[in-house]
Amino acid sequence: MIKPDKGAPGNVVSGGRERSSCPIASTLDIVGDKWSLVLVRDLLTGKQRFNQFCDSPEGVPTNLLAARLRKLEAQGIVVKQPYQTRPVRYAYTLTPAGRALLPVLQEMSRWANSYIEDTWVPPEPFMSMKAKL
Amino acid sequence: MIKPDKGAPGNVVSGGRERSSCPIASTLDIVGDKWSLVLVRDLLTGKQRFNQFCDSPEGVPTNLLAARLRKLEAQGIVVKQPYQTRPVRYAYTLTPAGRALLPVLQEMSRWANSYIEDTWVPPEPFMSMKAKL
DNA sequence: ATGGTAACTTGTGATATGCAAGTTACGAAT
DNA sequence: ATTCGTAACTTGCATATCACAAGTTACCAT
Repeated sequence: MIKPDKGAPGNVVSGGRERSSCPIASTLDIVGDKWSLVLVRDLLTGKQRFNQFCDSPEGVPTNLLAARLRKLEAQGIVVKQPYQTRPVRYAYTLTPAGRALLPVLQEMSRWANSYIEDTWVPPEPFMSMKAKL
Repeated sequence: MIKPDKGAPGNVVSGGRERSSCPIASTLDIVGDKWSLVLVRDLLTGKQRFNQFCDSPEGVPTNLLAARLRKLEAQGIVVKQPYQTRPVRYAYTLTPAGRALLPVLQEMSRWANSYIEDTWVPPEPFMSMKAKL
């Protein structure tokens, strides 16, 4: 028995509970929770390890952090690989699909800086950065 | 007693439960739930009335729809005004801050069309549209 | 009186989130 | 050999949010 091909390599997978095929609703079905895009932000700015994500000012609870990393990995947005053995420790990095979320985060930043008071202006490198796919 | 001015006109207000001043986290604190951006999408594409939002393919529950519209109004993203009396019926429209979310939705659409299979390509007018502020 | 429509509200169970504490596997220090 | 420290989690439990169905209100039309 051959499994049907679930999509081109590089594609992301939602788990079959999509609300519709609308690209906006579909994106939210994948990263539309309270923590996923905060983690993508951290990954885009160089963080790779569990404790580094914990240190971010938003203070994600560790159970949710573990759950989100697992989910993002299952969806093909993040990859987890060991950076040492004895004891095993893992580094998380973005896939091309994950890095491609950068423009979404840049537009959110622009919006927040225009309409929400006292939001930090991201460092210039972040705003001018282009995702390598 | 004079209420302190909570911000420049046109600014959005989050309710004081921000996780941080990061523009990304702050944006998510305001519209980072399962339904808000779907409603903004509908509003950007011309829908104005309660039942029109209900008709969208995602099928938002009516209690959540009412709650989200109330919250978006309180945050300054949506305005509610009666379009008739006897019986009173209301039309919802976006404020400038709400319309300014368009680029975020456009980038989400672009991302979904690239990385999620079988997502609808938005009508060209939506993708080339520029928000009037 | 009966039926229809728009815009909600209410009740209840399911799911997701938040907080604190505990666990595992190791290396290093005493 | 025991204790300490660290990274990366897991578990338990309380609270909050969500989903689904049904009911409500205020009208106009027949």
